[in-house]
Amino acid sequence: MTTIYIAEDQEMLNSALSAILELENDFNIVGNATDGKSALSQTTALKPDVAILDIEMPYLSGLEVAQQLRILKQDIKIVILTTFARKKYFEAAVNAQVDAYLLKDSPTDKLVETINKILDGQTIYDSNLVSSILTASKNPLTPQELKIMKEFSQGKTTQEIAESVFLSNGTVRNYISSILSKTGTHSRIEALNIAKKNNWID
Amino acid sequence: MTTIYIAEDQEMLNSALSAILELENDFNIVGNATDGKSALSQTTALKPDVAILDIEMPYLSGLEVAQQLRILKQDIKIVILTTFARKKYFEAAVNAQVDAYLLKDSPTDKLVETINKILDGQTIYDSNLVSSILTASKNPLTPQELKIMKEFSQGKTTQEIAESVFLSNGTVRNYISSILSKTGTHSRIEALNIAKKNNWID
DNA sequence: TAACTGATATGACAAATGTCATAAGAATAA
DNA sequence: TTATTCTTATGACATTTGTCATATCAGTTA
Repeated sequence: MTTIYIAEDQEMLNSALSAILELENDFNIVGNATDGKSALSQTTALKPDVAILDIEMPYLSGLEVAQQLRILKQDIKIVILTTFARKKYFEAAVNAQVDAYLLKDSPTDKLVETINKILDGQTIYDSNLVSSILTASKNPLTPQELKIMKEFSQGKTTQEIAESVFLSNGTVRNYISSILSKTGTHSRIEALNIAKKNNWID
Repeated sequence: MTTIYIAEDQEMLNSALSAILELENDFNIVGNATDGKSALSQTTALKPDVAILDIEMPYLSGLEVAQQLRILKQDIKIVILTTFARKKYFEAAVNAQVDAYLLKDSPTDKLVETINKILDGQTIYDSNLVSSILTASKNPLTPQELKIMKEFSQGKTTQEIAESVFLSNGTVRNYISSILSKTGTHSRIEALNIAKKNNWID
């Protein structure tokens, strides 16, 4: 019998998954949460064989929960289950040595199958995810430019950005000018729209 | 026996709901789709008793599907199932005379319960939704201001907006100035951030 | 009716934004 | 070693943006 813990903040999916996995003869749902903090404390207490973790949850993200569980060296298989095919998320998941990374854009059969495979020692990364990351138009912005973009995405003015990143006003304007040119735009808002569409920023 | 059709673009939830509702003795899932267009053509063909419609789907939104079904005067109970507690969506749903509006932030039990109630002739609006709409800080922008805001959210410049809405450049600037003052901000980006947080725009 | 709000407009002004040329040091790649 | 890229910076310039005062006209509300 395999014990499973589910952390998913969307109630509908959370309860639906619990019900479905319970139907499998060899699975037993031992608990579930809708936020990361409860998920972490309960998985450490209940020690299930498998934890299914959503990424975007209140208090602690599923990725942070996974990291903690690895730091605690708990013997647990981790499945990250998310809507987002974001490179950043995927990289963090790989670093946390999760056993599977699955998109919610897969049917439940796939989840069951995945759980069985990771119990077998395999590591499963959603193939749609991997290909979508590879085909994603890659970010042409330098780290510094990205940093500046995140600043102005909050609505900060050039001067505020300059102060917050310890650069001169002119340098910040140069970076922005470069961002605009790389995105083929002529204003911060347009640049932000492009960056969001391409998942360069949230 | 009640026949049910499910339209939900997130595969995981779609298949999970199908499986769960199938478990109920008196429910029979007769079809499901992950986009609005198939949902509309199949519900008109299969004539299920109940259609569960997600809002945000490719090609046609669940709300549009609901509208069409009402125009066609098909005898069908409609449940809108969505993540979003947006006033606009809710109003559109009420106008389309849907039988229930449920948030994905409710457990599956609630869905089953809701389906049974609407089959009984009741109309069910998620109580969390209704209260969240009532408490939502209401939009202080006039229709015209909102229109202008949508324009600049696309990154348009004052001049472009002026041309697209047939106003003078100065008038557009006045509107924007008024928007900034109402949102307590000093730049378009800040104003957009506030508006998004409060769901005044998408 | 009087007061208010909304839509529209102009003109003037200060501040912010975006563009360019130019430069220099550091790091990295060829 | 040379070429390229990244980070940082300045100065100058044109344009855009945001603010204010002011005004007219049409509705709506008190």
